[in-house]
Amino acid sequence: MELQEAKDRFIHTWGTLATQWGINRTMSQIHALLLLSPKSLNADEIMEELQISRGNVNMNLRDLMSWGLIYKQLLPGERKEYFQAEKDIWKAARQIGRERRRRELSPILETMEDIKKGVSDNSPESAEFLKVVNDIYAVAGFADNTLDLVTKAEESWLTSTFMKMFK
Amino acid sequence: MELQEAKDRFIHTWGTLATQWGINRTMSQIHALLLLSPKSLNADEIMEELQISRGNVNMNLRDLMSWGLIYKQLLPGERKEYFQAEKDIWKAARQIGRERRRRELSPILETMEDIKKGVSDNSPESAEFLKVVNDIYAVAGFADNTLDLVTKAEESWLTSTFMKMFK
DNA sequence: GAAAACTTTCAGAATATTTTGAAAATTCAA
DNA sequence: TTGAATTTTCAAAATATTCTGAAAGTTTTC
Repeated sequence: MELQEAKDRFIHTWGTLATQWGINRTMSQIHALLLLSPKSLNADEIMEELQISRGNVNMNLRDLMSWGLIYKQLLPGERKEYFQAEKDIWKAARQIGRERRRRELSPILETMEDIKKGVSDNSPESAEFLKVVNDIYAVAGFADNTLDLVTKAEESWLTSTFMKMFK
Repeated sequence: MELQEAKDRFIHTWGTLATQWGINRTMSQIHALLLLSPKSLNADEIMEELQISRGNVNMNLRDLMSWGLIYKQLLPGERKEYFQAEKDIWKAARQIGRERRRRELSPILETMEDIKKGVSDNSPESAEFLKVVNDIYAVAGFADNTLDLVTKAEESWLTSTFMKMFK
């Protein structure tokens, strides 16, 4: 397998896997491309490489920045904006954890709290319903705490101390 | 807020949140409905309650079963199949962890291994590429191990030991 | 301040996913 | 068996998401 072929396969696979995670294919392909690129790339280069439109590139670059997975870089003497991926994969993973926590877990916690507040009567039916709501609140809270812990930890800690603890 | 209103809100919200997780809205609404229902329900009752077609109900019930989140129940003297949700939310959460591990992390691990094997030459460019692939492999492996650990643990362990450890 | 270089926006087109509903398949009681 | 009850399938329709490309907006240069 040629190196270029392997890279293409990586980018392609990354895009396919991402859709399963509820992440847009193009976004993850751009991410993969930038991960593999030694130098930062501008919009035209990404358009050319992945054969996609300017608007699409722009939108997804913005999205990737909001996830904290890529950075804009202004090269001296260049008008165009260049982009580079966070190359420390552990850092990137922690960033994803942080964002998913904010975007997916926080809303669950908030909604469950709201619903709990709203149900005031204490019939048996309400009690039963509140049990489900409370349980989900507890599970989401656990996941939230765990992710928080892990996203705050350093790679070294994650790979050594943490894993040994549970061996 | 009436109890029924709260329940409806729960089901509706659950459906909306699910789409962010890359999970189909109807699937999670059926799940929510069954979670809240004291008795098991058949396809007709679900159709009626959520105002959706028979085919849709059937498909999503099958999906939920493949996730191990609901069970089919055959009531004596009844022709129709009845469905009930796993009511132990911690068990359900562990089940989701187990499935996501299998469906989302395993493919990443396999693909990265494949790609590693495929790149045989040892040019500097290949080395650089392999570093990215290896790093991703390591992160995915860490996530895989952690999820494995957590999904095998009991609720009591999760809520007590685990959290205290990191306070 | 005008023009060139570049980025952003967004309506419509293309694509992908979900849903429907009716037909086919299956199950079960008699 | 037969046929009524029920479940499953799947092509077409509905809906939702993503992508395009050209126009509008912004920034920089001269």
